Amino acid sequence: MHGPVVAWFAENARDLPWRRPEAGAWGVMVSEFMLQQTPVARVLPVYEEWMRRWPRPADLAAVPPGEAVRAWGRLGYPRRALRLHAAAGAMTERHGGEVPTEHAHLLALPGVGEYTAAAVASFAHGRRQAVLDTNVRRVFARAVVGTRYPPNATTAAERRLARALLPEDEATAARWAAATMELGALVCTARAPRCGVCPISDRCAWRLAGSPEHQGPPRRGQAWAGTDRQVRGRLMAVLRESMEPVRASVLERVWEDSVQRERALRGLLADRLAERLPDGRYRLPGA
DNA sequence: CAGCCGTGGTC
DNA sequence: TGACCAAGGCT
Repeated sequence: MHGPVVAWFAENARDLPWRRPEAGAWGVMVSEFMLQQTPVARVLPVYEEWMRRWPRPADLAAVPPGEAVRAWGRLGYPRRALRLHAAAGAMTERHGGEVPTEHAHLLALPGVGEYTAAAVASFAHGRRQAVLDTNVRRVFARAVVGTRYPPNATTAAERRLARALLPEDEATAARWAAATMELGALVCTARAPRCGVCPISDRCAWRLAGSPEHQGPPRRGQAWAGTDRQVRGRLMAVLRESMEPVRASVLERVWEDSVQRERALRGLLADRLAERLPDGRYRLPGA
């Protein structure tokens, strides 16, 4: 299936800014952090502004972490901004301000897990790495395994399969990684796959099996309303939008339940997403 | 390792 | 309309 998928990618790949040569490895890394659980459309404007302000890791490392959190805006999971800032610091100190090319070195950076390390090595440096994200896992689950969805958590079997399917040639492997991801993002989508335009629909194991529905336990969605996450989000929105430290009384207005509100605020302080000044006011860290 | 961590668009 | 979903990582 490599031929059809790579050929499809050559014709249908989106022209995304982090895929252009001028993005560099740093641009690829920034995009990968932002794209962790956040759709492309929302990332695009934030990415552009981020790269304009901080074109190299050392530029980001030179500003307080709160500036990164503020620039992160409404992308969600603001701890990613903190980790990207910390990763920039680590690269400035330990890697001469450059994005590492070795998977193991990438993996050692804060906020860089198995997927992101492989993605940066492959997309930024052209390395031969099995890149296993939710898109690729879904494509493999359908095309190879014959199920509608992959397992909830990445399994050893999936890693073996991804390595087995990875082309030997380095450049081809990198294209294959990007192509399978793009196929999952544009065609082999979670809810309504567009099998009519899929380059491998004729050999897709899931289709050949009659497109069976999902078996096993339902995929649990994450609760949101009323959770600490919602409270944290509101608190962070206030801190982000204020260029001055805010008084506690301002934060009190975002949530009725004082017990939950205080717990959420303590959580933000513990996570270093917010800090309390000696005068009792709160702000983004160092900003 | 199951649970936690934001936000907004979609069907 | 609300559940699902979007290029995960960390504990």
